[in-house]
Amino acid sequence: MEYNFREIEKNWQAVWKDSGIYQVSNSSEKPKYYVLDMFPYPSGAGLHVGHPLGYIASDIYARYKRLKGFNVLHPMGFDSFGLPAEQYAIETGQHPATTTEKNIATFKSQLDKIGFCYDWSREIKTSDPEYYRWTQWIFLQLFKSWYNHDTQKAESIETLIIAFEKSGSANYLDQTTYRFSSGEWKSFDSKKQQEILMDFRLAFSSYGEVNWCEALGTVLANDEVVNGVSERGGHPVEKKKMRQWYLRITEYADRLLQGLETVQFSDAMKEMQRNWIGKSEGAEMQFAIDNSQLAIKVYTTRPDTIFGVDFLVLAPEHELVNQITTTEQHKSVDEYLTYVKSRSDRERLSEVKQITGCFTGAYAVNPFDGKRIPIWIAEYVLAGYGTGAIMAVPCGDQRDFDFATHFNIAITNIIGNHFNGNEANPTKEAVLENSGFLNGLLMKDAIGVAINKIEELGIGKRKINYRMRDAGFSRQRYWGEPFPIIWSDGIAVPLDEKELPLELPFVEKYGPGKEGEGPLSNLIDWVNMPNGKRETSTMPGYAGSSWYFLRYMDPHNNETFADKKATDYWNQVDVYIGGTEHAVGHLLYSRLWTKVLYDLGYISFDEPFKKLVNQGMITGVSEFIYRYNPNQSDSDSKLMANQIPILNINISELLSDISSPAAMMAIGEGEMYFSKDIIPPNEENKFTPIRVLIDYVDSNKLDVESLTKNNNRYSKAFFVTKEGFYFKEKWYSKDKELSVKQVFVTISVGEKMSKSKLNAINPDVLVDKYGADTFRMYEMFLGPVEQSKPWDTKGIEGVHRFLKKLWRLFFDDIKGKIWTEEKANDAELKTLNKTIKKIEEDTERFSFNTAVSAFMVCVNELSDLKCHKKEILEPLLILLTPYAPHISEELYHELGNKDSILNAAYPKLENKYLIESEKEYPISINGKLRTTITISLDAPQPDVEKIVLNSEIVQKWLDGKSPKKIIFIKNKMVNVVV
RNA sequence: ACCCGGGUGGUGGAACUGGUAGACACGCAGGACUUAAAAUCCUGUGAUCAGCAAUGGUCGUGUGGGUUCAACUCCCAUCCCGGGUACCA
Repeated sequence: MEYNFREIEKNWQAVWKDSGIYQVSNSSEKPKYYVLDMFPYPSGAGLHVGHPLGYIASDIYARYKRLKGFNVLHPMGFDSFGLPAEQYAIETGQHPATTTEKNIATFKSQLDKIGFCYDWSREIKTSDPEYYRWTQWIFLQLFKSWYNHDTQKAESIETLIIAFEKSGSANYLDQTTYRFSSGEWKSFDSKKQQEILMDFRLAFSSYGEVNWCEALGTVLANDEVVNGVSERGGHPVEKKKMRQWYLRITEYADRLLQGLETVQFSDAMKEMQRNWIGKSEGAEMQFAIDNSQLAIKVYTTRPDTIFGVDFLVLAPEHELVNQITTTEQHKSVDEYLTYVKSRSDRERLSEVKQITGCFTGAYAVNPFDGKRIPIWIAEYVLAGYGTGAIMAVPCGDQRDFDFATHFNIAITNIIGNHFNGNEANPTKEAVLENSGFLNGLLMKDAIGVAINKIEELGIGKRKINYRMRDAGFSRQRYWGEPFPIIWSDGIAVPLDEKELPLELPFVEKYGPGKEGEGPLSNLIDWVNMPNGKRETSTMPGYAGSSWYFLRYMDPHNNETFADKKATDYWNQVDVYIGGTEHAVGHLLYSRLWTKVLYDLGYISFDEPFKKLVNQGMITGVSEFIYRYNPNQSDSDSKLMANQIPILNINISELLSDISSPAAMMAIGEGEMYFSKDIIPPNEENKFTPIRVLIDYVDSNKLDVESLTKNNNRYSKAFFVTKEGFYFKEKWYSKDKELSVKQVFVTISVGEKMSKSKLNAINPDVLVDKYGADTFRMYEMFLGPVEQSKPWDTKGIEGVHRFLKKLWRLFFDDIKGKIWTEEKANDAELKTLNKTIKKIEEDTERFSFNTAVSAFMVCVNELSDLKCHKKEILEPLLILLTPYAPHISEELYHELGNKDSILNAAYPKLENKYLIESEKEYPISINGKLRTTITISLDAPQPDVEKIVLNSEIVQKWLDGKSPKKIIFIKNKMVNVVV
């Protein structure tokens, strides 16, 4: 009986499905465990082998925890709102709902073939009204809340209204620019009141500069803009003022930072989030402007360098620029501002090194020594960070130094010989000079002293700044959640929660509306309401994904987003698996939403993910052939009509050798394709690399026959290879039937796998050929889950062989069943227990590649021992279940079990089989291994020394000398030091 | 430029807290079975030197140094690769 994986897998997948064995209950005696994958966006391309990597890892862990006696929640769903579906709709006219549905079906069928243990009864789709109803609901909670600095948490906006009614803005002076008394508040009309409240709401609307992408007709988030162009499509992006929705994530900056201490994310991941939040501590201080009432506020992290300030720089957009510019300087300042405006973000970014700026003519006064300081404007100072103005200290900051040098501004040295006059030195270790009351202090100590003085003089205060901006929350797009908001006379009025979901209306056309508004603005009937107009933008992709892990806990609830009992039971996601690419987007937003829901009392934990595992990317191998075109360069070697091109080295030899008419024809009629290994370096520019579908390449060899058969463009082509030409000394052409079937193609390693790069490997093909169990184990065997690694299909055979070998422990091809009920001996029990220990440890620490190896070792050993005993084989199958569930289930039943192996108990480790009474100790002399001696484990040190010294080999190495000392490390080794 | 990772055979990768480097697998070579192929099994496989052989010596984890009886592992310096951030004051 052979290992018929196709039948086994089909059979058991059906059984599991029919029995609903993967469905989990929200109440159980068992402890809970929540294993979650980052849910996929159902793209049209389907899965490639890179996608399931994380899913397999989480599936193994979920199954393992289940066997270990946990009630495991392991759901799957789809992040089904988003741009690609809409883009596709614009191109083809198909409704995004239709294509999305189709794509989800493809994904699910692909996933099912791999045998995941998802509880599909909990499946969610973010584009499902029953789901986004609660996305909208949470948005309303954000809208109806504010962040109270006193209590350090989100509260209902009602508490703020009460406070305003009672004592005006008095208690919130640090949180608002408004100043009003209780009486004034009450006298404000509701529009004014709402305007003020809007500045507090956690979800708020405001006019702001947004990244506007003309080509996509939409606003993009900062992380959707890369180098000044859109991440998708690479279209140019510019700044535009628009009314937008935002989430006040900046209020949570500190808690998001602190929360990182409580979760198990990789250091790299934490670091990325910290950088994104970008906390910096320093001081804000004012510089009075000479001959004026005005003052400029600057932000600095180095107040200790205050006496080294040689000029101030304002961002060109700074509001005081016009007021302070002197009449003489007006013209040049205007010219500079025009120049800055003319520059796109992209230019500004790509020409970072370029130093530009303009003097305003005005001077500020250093509050400590009264020195007059020129005020400049320059684009290297950003309006959006700090106060949009800096104090420049050229001896300590390289950009300030470059600026000063470029514009011939004299540099004050406050750090003595730490400054060499050629470059700035940003040290904090120097002792200050020329620094008034700070003289003689170490810079890092002077920071605090300076801030105290600044606060004492009332010209500034200690200040913490964050790089992070509030998160843009609206898109001028169709395929997203509509905002449950009606604009009534300039006031944003939320829909009643009972009216949710506000369903996304059907549209005929997906193009943008006027003025950059979204497609929804074209639906006049929908937009116009008795009391105003609906908000026409939709929520961004991350809206639905910011809380989906909560919905899985109680996916069919009609009363609330998830029952408190359910969220209390399942609590945090114990293990969350996904790629690093969501480090600063999704992961930050879902942490924010969780914290807000926690503050408002809806859930009882404030970090969503206890542990995060980032799976590495599986890179593809792209294959190229090279099309030869001698006319491509302007070198002498031009291909004349029927003339052999004059080329050198390999190519010239190759072509000069062509005397056959077929070869001449080849050059005249068809295109020639070469493998890279015969391209001489100096001829490279005459060869154009062309991607070849990976399917046509097997073990570096190109299947020319299939390629030409399926692609018309190659019908008259000729393929030339090093092997073909040099080894066989012949020139091959397809027409002359001297064709080589194999052409070597070059490999470009380490490209991301994608359909467009023609290097994607479809898991379906592999599952069909080797089975899901082989596929699962091979993906794990490739290397550590967290590491990026290249895909190589060849190695899969090894894992497949392993499963066949395992099968043969149970069945013989001829004899059939060969497993027995015999009692196991010590050697067999030792192998088993060694494996239990190893598999358990490895699975626990997500080291699945070494676990797979351990299985292989175990089966090899059992084969060698000719062990076919049920006592050994059954526990082995249970260990294997998480990795290869189908074959385990099949064999488990063959052993006579009625219940599913999924309900089996994890085998217990019996340590006594691992403890030995004797051990072969490695003996090294001066650290070099020389021999091994068997020593009883309970032998005391003096005995060991005696045994070792009596050994002939040791005697030989000692050569009469007596050892200085003998180091004996129990269970490890003995080292003799001479 | 800054901040994180990481450099181990022909290849993917093992070696968890310093203790026999190269597990396991691919590939390759040789062999067995077979009319043949597939499948399966066995042997060898870091480099180098000595030996008919069993075997033994030396070198070997990017490079140079250090700590230690003992270093892929710890410390210092340096080079290279991958990821992230980027005029953030």
